[in-house]
Amino acid sequence: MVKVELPDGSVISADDGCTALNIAEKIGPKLAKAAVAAKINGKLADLSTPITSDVKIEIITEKDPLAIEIMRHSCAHIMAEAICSIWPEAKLVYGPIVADGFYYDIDLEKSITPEDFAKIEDKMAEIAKADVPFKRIELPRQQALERVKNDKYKTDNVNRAQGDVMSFYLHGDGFEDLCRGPHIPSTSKAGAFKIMSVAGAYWHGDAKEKMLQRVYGTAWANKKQLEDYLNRLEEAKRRDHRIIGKQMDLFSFHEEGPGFAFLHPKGMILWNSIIDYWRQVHNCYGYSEIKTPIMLNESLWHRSGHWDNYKENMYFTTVDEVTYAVKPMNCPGGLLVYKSRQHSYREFPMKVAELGLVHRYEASGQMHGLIRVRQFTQDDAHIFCRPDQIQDEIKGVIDLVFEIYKTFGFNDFHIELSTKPEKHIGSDEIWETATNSLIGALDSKGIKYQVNEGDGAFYGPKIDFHIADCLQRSWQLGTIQLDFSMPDRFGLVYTDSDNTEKTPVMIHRAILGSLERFLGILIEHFAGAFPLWLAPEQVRLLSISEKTQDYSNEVLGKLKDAGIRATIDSAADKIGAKIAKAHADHLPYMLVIGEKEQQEQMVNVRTRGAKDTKTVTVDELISAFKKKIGERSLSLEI
RNA sequence: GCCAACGUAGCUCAACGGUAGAGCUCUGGUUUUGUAAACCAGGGGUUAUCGGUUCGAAUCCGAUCGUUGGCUCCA
Repeated sequence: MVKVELPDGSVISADDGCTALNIAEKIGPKLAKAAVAAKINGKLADLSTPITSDVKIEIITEKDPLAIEIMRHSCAHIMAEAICSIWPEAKLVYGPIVADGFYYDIDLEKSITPEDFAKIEDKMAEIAKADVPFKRIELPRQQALERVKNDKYKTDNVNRAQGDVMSFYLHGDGFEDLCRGPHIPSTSKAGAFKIMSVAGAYWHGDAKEKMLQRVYGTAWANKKQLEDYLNRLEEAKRRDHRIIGKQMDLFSFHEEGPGFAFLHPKGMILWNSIIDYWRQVHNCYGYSEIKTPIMLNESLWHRSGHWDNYKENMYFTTVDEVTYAVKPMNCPGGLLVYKSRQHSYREFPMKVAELGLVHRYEASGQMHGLIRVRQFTQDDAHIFCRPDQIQDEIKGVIDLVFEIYKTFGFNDFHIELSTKPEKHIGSDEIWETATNSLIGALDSKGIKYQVNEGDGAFYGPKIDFHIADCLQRSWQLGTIQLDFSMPDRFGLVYTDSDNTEKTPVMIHRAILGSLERFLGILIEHFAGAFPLWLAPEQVRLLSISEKTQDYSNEVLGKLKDAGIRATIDSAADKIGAKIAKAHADHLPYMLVIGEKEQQEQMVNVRTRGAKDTKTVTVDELISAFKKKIGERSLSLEI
């Protein structure tokens, strides 16, 4: 007999060698039915795991968040079995879970296409219905290698796996797969699943290796949850900045310039509103602003190291036998400005900003709406300072990042620290000092961050600020990069208090990152329903009939004189149609104007998202609008 | 760049080897309207481009360009 301690602290005794499932059955038949896996001494395990000593046990049921992960993982196996039964020559590589689902990498000559999904799903349903148990067998490493010797992928997986014991899972018609587990007890517990997509993926994530087929699926505890998820995906697609950009006439792309955004008048209003705010807040933080050319002599880029590290991604042009590089970064130009005169330590920290237009040749498959483009504007700045000023300056930039993101209502971003990459300039000592400065600044502010080893820029480590788009893909916005190398390469100096010349430290930083990307993220963040200060069209006047056209125009004139972006819908539509159209265009405010309003010299205000309307005078409205715009309020309530 | 899919009117889509259509938008007209879409008519397409197969191609095949989803990359 063994003693089994349950989560509530109670202890039951059970037969030596009984399974976790037996324990669940002992506790109650309902629990046994809902059980998916078990936690034995805090470690996830199959329900079929035999209990041979005194343990603490916790039964994982369908309600536990861990259960869905196990179900998804098991779904990957069931999908693998389905694919192998349809195409027996398929070789399985690796099948983990991801957010909301799972995938399996498969080596198969035949291309799996979306037309095959139904066939795979049908087969999976068949396997699930058959209610076949997942059986675990454990083998020592050597025997495991022997078992998979004809399969180069599984052999590779064994070689990469840790530990001396390898486990295999068997289910269905002779199907087995090397896998750490745990799994659901039987295929019938797989939940509700759906094949979502198929894409190429390099083996080991290495572009030099073979391209495998990665089949993605999603799985949920039940049909309802699956449907909710699919609905959420549809909803998310409606937030897509590419779709909203078209609907709201903000920007466009053309074959004549792939990766080069064309901003339309309404897009420019957003752009300029962002920049106006940006300039104001940078001014408060003590930044000055410069502008440097977008094309500079190639030799400059040799000196900066960009040519060595990134020439494949740079644009070049030759005129009069002189080769110019279109700038991929603003820093070398900024360094020339620095060098144009002498500098004293008294000027430090010297914060020089530049809204710099840069071009980077991105491979065709990388482009994505405004978010990944070949031409973009960086809200760049370079801070020149003494080594002892580094931490304070980095902290200052972090403060600025938080302040700006807050203004736009971005709360859901995460922070990453990237360290020395293989391709780098500068000594190890310099890298260590620089990295520690960044860590020191983050820690002193109590900020949580993730470390990306080897992901830094070639000239220094960096802190990045990431945010997710409508499909939960994470993108970098802001970045803070410490650079001890570039000032040295360019021979930058300042005169210190002891009257000697020293090399300054340089901090590269961007807050919005790429203005194009920021605009894309901003559109998705608000789903096109912008706060008043950003809205390209702030208020639309809807006249009930032609009878009140003159009064409507008078109101329009007053709003425009007050600097409000107002338009008028004087079409021969009924008021309901005008309201519907204004809603579709995400108007913050609509003013309904009819004979009643004309008589009272008022306007009837409909606020986006509010049910009730309000009748106010135009002057009241204007002062309310001005207040909201001045405060950059995110709320429309007046 | 790699794997796969897609490209039809300004937008969203239909037609899937046999005369390119609808809704919205746009233009003209009727209606003069009271809070989420009145009615009638009209305009608008060398079906991304180029080549091939066929009596006949939006439809089948190939190439190119672009887009989408992943992979790789992202100074």
